[in-house]
Amino acid sequence: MSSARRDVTIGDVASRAGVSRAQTARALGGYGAVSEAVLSRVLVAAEELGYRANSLARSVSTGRSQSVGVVVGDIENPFFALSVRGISDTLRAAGYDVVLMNTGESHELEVDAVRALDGKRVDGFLVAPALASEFAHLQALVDAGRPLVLFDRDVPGLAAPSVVVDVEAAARELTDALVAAGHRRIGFVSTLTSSAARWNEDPQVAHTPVGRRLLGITGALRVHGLEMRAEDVRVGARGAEDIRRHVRELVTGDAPVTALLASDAVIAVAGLEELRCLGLSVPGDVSVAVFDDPPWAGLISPPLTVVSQPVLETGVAAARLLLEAMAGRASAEPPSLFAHFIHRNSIGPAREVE
Amino acid sequence: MSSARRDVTIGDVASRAGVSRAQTARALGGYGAVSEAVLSRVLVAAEELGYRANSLARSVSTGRSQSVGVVVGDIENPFFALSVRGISDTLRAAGYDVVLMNTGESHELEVDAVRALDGKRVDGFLVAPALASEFAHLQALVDAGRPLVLFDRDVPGLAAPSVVVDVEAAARELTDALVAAGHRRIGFVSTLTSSAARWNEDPQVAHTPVGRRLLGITGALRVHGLEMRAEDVRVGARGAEDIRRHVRELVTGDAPVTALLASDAVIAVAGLEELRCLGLSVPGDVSVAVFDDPPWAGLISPPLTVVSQPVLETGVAAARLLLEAMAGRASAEPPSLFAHFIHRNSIGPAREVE
DNA sequence: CTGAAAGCGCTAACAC
DNA sequence: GTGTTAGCGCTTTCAG
Repeated sequence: MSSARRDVTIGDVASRAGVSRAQTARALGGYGAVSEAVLSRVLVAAEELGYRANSLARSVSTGRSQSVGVVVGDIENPFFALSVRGISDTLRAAGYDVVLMNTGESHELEVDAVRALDGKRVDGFLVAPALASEFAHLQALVDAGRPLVLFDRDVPGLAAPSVVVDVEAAARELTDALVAAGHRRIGFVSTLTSSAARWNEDPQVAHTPVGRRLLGITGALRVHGLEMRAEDVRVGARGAEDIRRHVRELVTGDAPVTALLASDAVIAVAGLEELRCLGLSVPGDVSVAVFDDPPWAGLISPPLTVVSQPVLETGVAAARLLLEAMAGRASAEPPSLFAHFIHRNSIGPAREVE
Repeated sequence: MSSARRDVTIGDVASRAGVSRAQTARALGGYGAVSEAVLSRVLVAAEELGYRANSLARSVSTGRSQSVGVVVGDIENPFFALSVRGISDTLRAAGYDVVLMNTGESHELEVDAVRALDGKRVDGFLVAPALASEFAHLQALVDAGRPLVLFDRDVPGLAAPSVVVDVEAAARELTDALVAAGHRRIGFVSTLTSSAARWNEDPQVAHTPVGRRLLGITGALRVHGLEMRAEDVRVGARGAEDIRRHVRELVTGDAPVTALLASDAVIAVAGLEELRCLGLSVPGDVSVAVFDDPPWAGLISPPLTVVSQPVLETGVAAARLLLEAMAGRASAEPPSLFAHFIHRNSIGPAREVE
């Protein structure tokens, strides 16, 4: 019982309008059959009383909440921000609201988030899982028949559609360009702590976004008879400081890499800052490329060579897929989204290896 | 009535555990007094039945939803993305979820969003209003006693606390630097369509973020006996193309500006792109400064001179204030947040005026 | 078209 | 501690 005075209820409006509650509900809710006369009387009464519909009560009754839960690792990351924009706009147009959960890439928080959303009886879930290896919480959703669509990240073994960008071809192009420029040692840095930590021995790697990038890179390298060294793949960098440390180690070790690949824009920013602090020039001392094409990529010096991904489209596609699933329609296959390689100027000839 | 089989309810758990519904609810809800014996029996039964709490039903009963509505103009804008991160993290720590509404800076959508959130009975509202002039929807919230905190933007005449950054001092510093470098004609571009459109005659201007920026700038100019020309203030640019057009007009007219001020990072990116297309160098041909300090600002060429704002802090402060308001405590004054001027290298001597 | 009555799942008095 | 009994506000048969 709240301390404030009771809400104006449908019953209040009903008696004021001199109509039954059922009929009032129909008028206000816009369902069922209502005569013009009753409709206007109810509307007037509602207006006079300052009636505000309570969609919570409606949801308890109908079992649908007209809202979907969206869980992302980091809303601050431009990738997620833009995805969420696509998701939000698409969903709103279809009459759904978005309940946003930011997990900071913590699996525990993700589990909590899903539980909370489920408690709120969201009609569907859109999640970019932090881990590909632990997915009991998602499996539970699928088992319970709750609409679920993954995006940006896939979870092998989970029967839920996923919208991911096919980055392999672009990654190969990028790698080819690197090799052609004489690079033999390439470093890769990513924030994600996924099963990709064991990227070189885990068959599930293809299902993580990091894994897909690596697959494209290593595949292309192999064609040239080259391999990536395990110590040059840094997955699981947490926070700017950690990213910078990884970058520092990669470019200043005994056998430094001559090219640095950033898994996303956040990594790129921190990495470029570190290179600058180290007094290393791009692409003179080290070549750089990023798996994302933020709006400022072409503005920095040198303009960044990137693998550009259709980010907004990812969000839109995921939302559409979820809409289908919520409508009970057999979920169409996720659309094919492709990344593409954009050569700007952050890749140059490999520095001479001693 | 949904087609799916009925949810497992507290009643089901109760009978399975051989306890009353009330006691079961207490055990499951973690309130009231429950004996160890009953607690474990209930927990076991719940587990076996796969019980999932329904917070919607709880909310209908208690009148509180443990969620707050956040409405922003553009989640894709790094400013909002970062604010929302601060908001989300702060609120989650206090047990609240975030229902996010993205309005695309449309007043109509904002009104709808507020209505929808109110229908969902969110416990509080956090909004960055698109317009300072139309606020009936917000006034209604205040009148109804619903906790509301504005952020980034203020609404004169509305009795709701607002978290805005004090940008005036920093704007003055920036302007002084510009004047010292010989600039006499300064252009300003902003996305916002607020009452600031009449910035030079509207006394309410101080309450819009754009207005506050302009106030700092014009105030400092006046000290030097200078004024801003009305046609050099472009508020209301919509979308990248429009922003670029404004910039183009400003720098290529009969009496072109020699310095360009961008109201946020999004404007800056589009503006810099336009300058580049025009073949104009920064700061050689035109000086540039931005009212935000995105992580990449120091990375571009030349490093951007900015007025940096505590963005994350804005979100956190707004969330805290709302938490206070929701707790019924007399809302403490909004904390003072100050922007600061960071001189990097995008400001140079004014180009000779013909 | 309209209304009565029975839910939806949970909480909150109030006795025992 | 525990159970009984009313709600919370809205929807939904089912008659008429």
